[in-house]
Amino acid sequence: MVKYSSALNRTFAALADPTRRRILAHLARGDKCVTHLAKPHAMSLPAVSKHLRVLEKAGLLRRRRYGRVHEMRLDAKPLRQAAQWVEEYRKFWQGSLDRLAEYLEKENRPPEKRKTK
Amino acid sequence: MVKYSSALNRTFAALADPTRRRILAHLARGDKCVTHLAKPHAMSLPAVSKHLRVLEKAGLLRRRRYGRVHEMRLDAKPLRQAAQWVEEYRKFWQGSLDRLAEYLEKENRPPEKRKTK
DNA sequence: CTATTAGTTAACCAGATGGTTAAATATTCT
DNA sequence: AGAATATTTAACCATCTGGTTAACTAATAG
Repeated sequence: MVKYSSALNRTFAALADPTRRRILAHLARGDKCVTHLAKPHAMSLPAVSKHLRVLEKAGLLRRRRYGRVHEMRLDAKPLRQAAQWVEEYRKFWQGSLDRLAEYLEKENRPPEKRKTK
Repeated sequence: MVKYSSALNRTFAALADPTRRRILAHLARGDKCVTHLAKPHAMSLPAVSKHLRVLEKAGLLRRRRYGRVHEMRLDAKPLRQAAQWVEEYRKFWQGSLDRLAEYLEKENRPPEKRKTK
């Protein structure tokens, strides 16, 4: 039912870094080449290059070379599986406030037989 | 608009590990204590304990002690923000097959002026 | 009291991650 | 050809990660 594929590993891991999420946001807005994508990030070009490779390996971007310029393109397909995974827990966050209250309520009520000393 | 909160970092990072996703699945099915959650995972109890702490710090589970037993409870609220983040890219994966085709199509068409040698 | 059970903490280790600078590669400009 | 531009690769480094085993704490059972 739920698959623990390494694709999901790579997708979530790629998304766990704020720089990479920013890069995805810029890609979504149409930015393309490495230098351009790197500019707003206070870090060296090789650092950005590494982030791009992580995103690429996660399948979140496609790269195409035109001469020395690498044109990047967002490919959000891997996010679909991630979204599906997360969605399975929707019912849990929907009811979570209620269940948290219930949870806190049984402060002094043990889950099963308990010696209470 | 899009926030790069460390909460999102922690959520995605927590989700990037298959053992932790399995643990969340077990929690969703009602399992509670550490020993019980650890059993199906071919690893030591301290290892599972660490995973639980990661999930806890990400806010994905709540812990309550009853004597020596730690009762865990899934809290999926952090997944909500994650889902929202991912959802922003829905339009990109919805149209991605079309746009990929278009992308591959311009195989020989440069993105802008290009010397073509 | 002693043994067992539940779980964490400590110390350690190998490998991954996220960054750096310097050098290399490839392409375009003049 | 030579200079500038776009980007990667290499080498290095500190920190994080995911696992181990051993020792510890706390609580229940006999």
